[in-house]
Amino acid sequence: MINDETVTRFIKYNRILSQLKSLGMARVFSNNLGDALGIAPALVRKDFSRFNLPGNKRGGYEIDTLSEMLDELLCGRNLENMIIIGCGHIAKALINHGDFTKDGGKIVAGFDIFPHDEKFKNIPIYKNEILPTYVKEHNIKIAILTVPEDAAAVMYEKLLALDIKGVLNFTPVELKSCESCIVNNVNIGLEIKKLTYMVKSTFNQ
Amino acid sequence: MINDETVTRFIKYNRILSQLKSLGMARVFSNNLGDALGIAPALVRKDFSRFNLPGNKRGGYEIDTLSEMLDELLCGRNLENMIIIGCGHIAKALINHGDFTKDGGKIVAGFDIFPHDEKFKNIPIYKNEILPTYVKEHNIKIAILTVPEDAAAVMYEKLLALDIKGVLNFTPVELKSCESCIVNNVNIGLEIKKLTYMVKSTFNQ
DNA sequence: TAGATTGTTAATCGATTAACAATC
DNA sequence: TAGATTGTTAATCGATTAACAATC
Repeated sequence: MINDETVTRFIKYNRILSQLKSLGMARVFSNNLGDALGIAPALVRKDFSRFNLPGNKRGGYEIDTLSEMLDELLCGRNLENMIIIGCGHIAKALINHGDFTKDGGKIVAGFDIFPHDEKFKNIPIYKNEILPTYVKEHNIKIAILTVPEDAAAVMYEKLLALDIKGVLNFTPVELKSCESCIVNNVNIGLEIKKLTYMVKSTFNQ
Repeated sequence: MINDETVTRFIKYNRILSQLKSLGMARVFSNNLGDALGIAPALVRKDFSRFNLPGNKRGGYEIDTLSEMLDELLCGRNLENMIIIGCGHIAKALINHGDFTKDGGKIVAGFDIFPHDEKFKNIPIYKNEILPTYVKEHNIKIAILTVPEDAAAVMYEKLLALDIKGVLNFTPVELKSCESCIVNNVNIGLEIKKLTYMVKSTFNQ
């Protein structure tokens, strides 16, 4: 099994490789990648050897093949269709800013208790009542949750009932993964508090 | 020194305590908090004993005093003034949704290369030219960075020059903390990719 | 060949957990 | 007193790093 930290590193390796490729580079060494990620070169080699990503004892790693193998390891580059629930500002930011979903998924529809518009940037926004039929008809497996705090738990239950397999949760409510569904909590309030603490404790007196 | 994971736990302890308090509870046991955070009760006790947060051998921890001591440990509840740079949808989400900054800070101004409005929800939006004077006059120490990807690095340099001490970075560019400034990277694209990987690798065949 | 880098084993490190005496 | 929970020490666990033989 592969843990969260390790997945994060592999995604970062792959992004660095894309950048190096676009600069015209062909090979890379473990210490280059270590520098880029701020980790020891030994960890890079350990990561790669764990999944038999091959290097050359003198010439390092070939970027093209490494990148292809990483893609495969990370379950390919084809974008998963996603829906977003609660069409406020965060939802609009995610829809508007294609970079966020670039290599992870594609937002194909939004849902809201009271949609202000029929579309936003060519993405249709439906009423919540449509959710069950839409999810079934389009075989949606992943939802982004950007509803207000008090709607979070109830909506999560609904998503579980619809057999949703993954939730990216932006509400401050900490949702727990279960047997049938993986939750990734992005708690922005927590990140702000964490930063203010770190700054105060580091720089105040 | 206290690491990121530990800070996160302490913030979560404190939030749980607030909720318990609002339910009228007076005392709590290490196993209650462990359950709430999904960790072993021993870790809760270890965390608390590390900072001499006192419990009672039979009656657990007194919520009021524990909460006060945690507040102090986390550098108080008074909100740090923050600015937000790049006033697109994410910025509006953060400004609009006071919950995000609730116990961490208060957004007092926004900046943009070309502000669409003078204000958003009572927060003034200034042109980027005003940034240096504003930061100095209002003694701003923390900035939230929500500019487009290609502006990220340059803006970070400017912030360092203005002696900003903390940056919450929402751009996909991974900024590195330095001697004079702590960066907290919130990479939403990475979180999406991570979730799709976890879902695919867990549930596909 | 000489030099540099991988792949891997062993050592280190730190965080979490188990266990239990102390004690309320 | 009997029972339950803390506070702390020792054990465990896993992740990272150091080191180095293999080899390109």
